[in-house]
Amino acid sequence: MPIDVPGDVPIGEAARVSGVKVPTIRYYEEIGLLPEPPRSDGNRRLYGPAHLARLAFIRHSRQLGFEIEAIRTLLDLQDNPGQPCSPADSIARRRLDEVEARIASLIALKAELERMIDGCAHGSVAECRVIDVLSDHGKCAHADH
Amino acid sequence: MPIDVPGDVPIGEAARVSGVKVPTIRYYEEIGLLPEPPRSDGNRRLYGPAHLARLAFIRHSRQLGFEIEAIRTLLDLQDNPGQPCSPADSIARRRLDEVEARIASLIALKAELERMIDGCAHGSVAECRVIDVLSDHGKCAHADH
DNA sequence: CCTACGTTCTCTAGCGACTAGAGGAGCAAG
DNA sequence: CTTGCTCCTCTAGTCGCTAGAGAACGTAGG
Repeated sequence: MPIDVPGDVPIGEAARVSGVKVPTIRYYEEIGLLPEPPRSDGNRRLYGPAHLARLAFIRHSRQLGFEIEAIRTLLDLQDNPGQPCSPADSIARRRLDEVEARIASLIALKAELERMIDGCAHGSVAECRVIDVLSDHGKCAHADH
Repeated sequence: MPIDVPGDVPIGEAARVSGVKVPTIRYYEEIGLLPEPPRSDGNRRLYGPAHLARLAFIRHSRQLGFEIEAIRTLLDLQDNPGQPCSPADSIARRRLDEVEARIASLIALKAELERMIDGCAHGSVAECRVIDVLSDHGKCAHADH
């Protein structure tokens, strides 16, 4: 008995299994991230396992915040597995740096927002700490912003 | 002796003191966030202290990550100081929630990226942990992504 | 066979928040 | 009076999608 390998599926099904929306799949094809799949007699796209795997790769990469161009490079690497993986490595490392920087700045932001909100007496706008702090950056505990 | 209150300054100077780029200032005017300033004889924009204060408010709000529409509301509130400040409060609170959610998801992301990078043996793509994890979400320590 | 409905097709335009560049005019210093 | 900077308006581009129009296909029921 043959295992239930997914045969060729139409775009809606590809969207369902990959979690990528239909127009987004078409968009990925348009920008050359996903190769053009074969078409049915009625001109519908039919995705096989290889396409679905690639789509999953793209989706996962996007979830990790990699940019399209970075993903393009990563996919190229995946297609040529003999090459050294240092480019992949450095792309991931760069992304990690970004994420760390972003976390740090968001934590500072969070502190600033909390200070604003906690200081607010919930009266009129005239005494509102939120508006007050926004108008005068000097009232910030100078987060890096 | 008069204090050195900034007189009317051209857009370049406004950009310098506010830290908002020239085209961005014009953009804020275009979308009605910053009122149209008076013009010089030669049709140049001239910003007075009120404009500069508003610009600083906008810039600070953007740095804290508020959306343009939220800033529009905040500016309206600032213009009508008699109103209750609860709308400002809730805008800030919503932003805080977003920031907290974002921090949490970025921390999970960071862990995932670190795992990928640490696991990479720096050999060829064929054994690259980075590419490997990207192709198979199952290899993630299932962060919420 | 006809109809109804869901899916897919292509195409264009829009989102947010800018950013870049063209082509021209004003303005201050040498 | 020329040089070089700033400023003007305008259009178009960025990123990663998202929305919608209008038409064709495909399938299930009657």
